[in-house]
Amino acid sequence: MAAENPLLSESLTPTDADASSALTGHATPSFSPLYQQIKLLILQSLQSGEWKPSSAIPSEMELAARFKVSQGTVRKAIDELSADNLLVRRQGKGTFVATHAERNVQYRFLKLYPNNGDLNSEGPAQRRIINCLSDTADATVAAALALEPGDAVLKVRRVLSFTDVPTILEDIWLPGAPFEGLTADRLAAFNGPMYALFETEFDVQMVRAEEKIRAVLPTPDQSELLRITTQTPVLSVERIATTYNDVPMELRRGLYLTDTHYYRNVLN
Amino acid sequence: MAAENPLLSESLTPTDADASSALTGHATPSFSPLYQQIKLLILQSLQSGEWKPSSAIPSEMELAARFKVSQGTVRKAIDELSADNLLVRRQGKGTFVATHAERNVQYRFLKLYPNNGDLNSEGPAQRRIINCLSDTADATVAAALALEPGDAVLKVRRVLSFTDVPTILEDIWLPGAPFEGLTADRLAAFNGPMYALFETEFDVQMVRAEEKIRAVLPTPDQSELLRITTQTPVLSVERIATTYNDVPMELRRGLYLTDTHYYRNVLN
DNA sequence: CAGTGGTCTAGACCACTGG
DNA sequence: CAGTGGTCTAGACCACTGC
Repeated sequence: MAAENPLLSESLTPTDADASSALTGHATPSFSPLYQQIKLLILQSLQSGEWKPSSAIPSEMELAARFKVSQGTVRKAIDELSADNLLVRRQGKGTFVATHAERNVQYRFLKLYPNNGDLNSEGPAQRRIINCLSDTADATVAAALALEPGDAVLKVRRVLSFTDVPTILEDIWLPGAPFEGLTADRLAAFNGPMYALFETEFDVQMVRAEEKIRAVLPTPDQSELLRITTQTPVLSVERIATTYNDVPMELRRGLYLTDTHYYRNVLN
Repeated sequence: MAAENPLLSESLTPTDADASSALTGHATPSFSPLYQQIKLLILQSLQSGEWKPSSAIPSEMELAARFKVSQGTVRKAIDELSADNLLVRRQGKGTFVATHAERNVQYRFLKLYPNNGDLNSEGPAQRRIINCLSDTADATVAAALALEPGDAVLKVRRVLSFTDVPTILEDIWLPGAPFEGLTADRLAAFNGPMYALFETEFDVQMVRAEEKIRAVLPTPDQSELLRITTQTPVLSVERIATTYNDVPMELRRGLYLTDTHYYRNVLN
């Protein structure tokens, strides 16, 4: 299945003389431009694993031929996908599937910067896995991960340090099924961002995330791992990360120490 | 001055047969597409006040004629400007200069949401001006606002409450010159976002901002205004807001109470 | 209905990458 | 050099708004 034809259902293409304008008369959906449909088709190929992270997708000309549209229409579809960081264009080389494994964009989702603002001034983070346990989802976790309460989940706890100073404590919940086989050892053995491991070992690509940020005091066990007192305020960063169809695949509660670092955000 | 010709210096247009390719041979700047130059021209018109916030700019066809380029080129320029939230397109109506005064997008830069996530569940914020004082910039403020230490600045302190609960305490530094004449009374009299007042009364349009977020404990005077203890952790949000050419026009230090609210951020 | 932004095409040419 | 993405044009037509 899902191999042969990438053709658009003819009744939807807004081109081809007049017959197609039957669409316009429809009820609510009120019109879907061709490039949006192309966008969906490309999305499907990404989701189905036809094109893997960091590999090139077919050229714009090829896609135009495959979908029977002009290059410009494919272009507009790719434009939006690359604005969403699902694809990355490289002039002269091609268009590539975005990844968390690039040397350059490591920690795509981590907005914590050292006080001097220069990420290069500190080496790579040291990752220490505290544990990785099987558990069942309570109501909260189930809701966040779109599971049923009682479903299997994995709980990971780890500490990130910069120049040997513990700075981030994270509790991570993952749905059990897609991540079956994940262990503390595999996590510890992998050298690179966790999301890169998810991509290569579990075919899970984190595409978007939403964070809720608060200021809190750490609990005793948390303060111990971060080597601070329970009176030291820390950032609580609760993240829900989703894969292609806004399907949640991770709930993460991070505590960030913000005396040597800050959380950076740009508004416009 | 700056009235007549919106023509592009001919030596830069990549069109017009071959003569123009003299550009290519240049040193570093390495090529600037036409639509980028159009973008700059539009930016200049915005900056110069030719087009005011919330008013319509000329139609794409008009701009194409004015700049002697095709509609598509103008379109691409406007595309980017509206992606940056400098312009807003409305199909069938026109393209408008973005504003902070819209009923809909009030608090464009405020990322604080009530715990239930629904902005409509709480009424509009109550704004209380504590004071508005003339002062001179110290080293830190001067650096943030691109002034010289000792230059005149205005210091505003205010509290925002939601359903009568003080939730945000803000200290705001403004450069003295552009905001000359701003008083506590005028601030208190204005009903709407502060940035809307800046637009209409001082011709200052905040276009972009960068925030550094930390968790801190309030000082005694801060805790009093927020009606909390000095042991209650709060979000410290330090914002630098800029106008059109990345010129900083405001330094703002906010303290956000995050028991009933959270700071929301989307990553992708 | 006229005017605006939005879509789509076809074709030409340019800039960048790598063999 | 061939192949890729990037720019630009000219023209047709569509969807939406408001008079």
